[in-house]
Amino acid sequence: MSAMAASAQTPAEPKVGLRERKKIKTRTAIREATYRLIMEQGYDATTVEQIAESAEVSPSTVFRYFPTKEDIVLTDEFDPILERELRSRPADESLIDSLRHVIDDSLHLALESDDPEVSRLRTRLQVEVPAVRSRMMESMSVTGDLMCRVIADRTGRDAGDLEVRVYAMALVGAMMEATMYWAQHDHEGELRDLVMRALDTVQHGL
Amino acid sequence: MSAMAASAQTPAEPKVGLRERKKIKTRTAIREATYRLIMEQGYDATTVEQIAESAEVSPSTVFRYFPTKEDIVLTDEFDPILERELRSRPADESLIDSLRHVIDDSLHLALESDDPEVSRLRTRLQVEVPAVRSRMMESMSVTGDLMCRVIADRTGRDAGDLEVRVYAMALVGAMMEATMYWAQHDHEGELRDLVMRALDTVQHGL
DNA sequence: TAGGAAATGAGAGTTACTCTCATTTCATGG
DNA sequence: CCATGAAATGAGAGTAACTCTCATTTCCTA
Repeated sequence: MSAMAASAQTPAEPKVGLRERKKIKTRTAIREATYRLIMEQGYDATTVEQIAESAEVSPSTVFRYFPTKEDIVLTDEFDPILERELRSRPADESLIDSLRHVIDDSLHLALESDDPEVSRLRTRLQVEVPAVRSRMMESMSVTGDLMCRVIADRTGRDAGDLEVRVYAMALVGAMMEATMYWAQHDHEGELRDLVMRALDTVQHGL
Repeated sequence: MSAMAASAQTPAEPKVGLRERKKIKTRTAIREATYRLIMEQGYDATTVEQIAESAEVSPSTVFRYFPTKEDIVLTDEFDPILERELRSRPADESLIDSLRHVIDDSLHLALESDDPEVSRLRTRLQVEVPAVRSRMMESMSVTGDLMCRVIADRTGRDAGDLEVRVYAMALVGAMMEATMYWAQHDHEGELRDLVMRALDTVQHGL
């Protein structure tokens, strides 16, 4: 989930032809160009045209790889990891405990898979740039859906139940708030600890 | 909070000169034109130019009144009501109980202040149109800030505390989920009841 | 190595939004 | 009641993020 400053690395190997390798290269080239330009000039001042030029592709191609400019910064692939890890936990464990374990085990995957500076840039943009923030919140609802499915499978409830959705939203929202808090406080301390505190709050209230 | 399909009526009386009255008129003219066109053609097919023409103003004026197209649909003034009502509750009441009372007392204000069809259209757009949804989520964080301030005043904690923010986000998110659930289920039943169930979930978990 | 599919590039078009400047419309003090 | 200033509007040009289409290149595979 992008809400967690997750990795921006590219998916995995469907078929390792030249074609696929090139696509991955292009993808990361675009992303790296974007990060570089944004660090130099800021988000708004960086146009897709510049990104394209710097990544040595055409603007058309940029939009083929990423539906929107915000997505270049935000797209992450932590959701599948999250889902896999959650499902690998014992089914009788409470979801929130599972989450704690997964965060404990896998958060570093998300954070370390690319330059730490990039993680920090991304979380900062999530806080500072409205367009990025709203896109992130969009993606929050995707992660929320994921969470709903996990809950549904575990409890036998319907994934569309209001209660299920509210609970999922609370969990995902908590993780997102922890991430934003981290960014707002100059990334001091461990994100993991903040997430734990956030989850505690969901569980026990204030 | 727009998350609750709140009223789209215009603020209040700063100075009732001709000028102010005209401004209010223009504002609602734009909004009504927008609703009309969207009902006829859908959101995406409706351009700001059409809205301007239909409201008999220039496109420039539309943007003077609303920063973005989504805002024409979303802007609401329930936040101040919410804050006022929350603060009028006894300070030793738990926030969630206060919220229950306020919803009970004031939700109808938000829903009935305009054509019920408009309320329904608005909530539907929040679910269906990505741009509107993300704008709504943006406004969710504004309402969240409001909630943080209320919590801070009541408990003496800092409004920026992670725990406070997480809790506020859970409450606001719960109300929003209730609203979306309502829209997704063709506005059957009472929104109020859904909100109550959502708040219960925040309080007691699943 | 030829044929087909996938990826790319080029370019035109749409639309939301911004800025500037001239014009109109209202408020108000003399 | 009108003149002066301020606020609101309109007109128009400009930007940039997308979208679509079509021709071309690049790779895969039989």
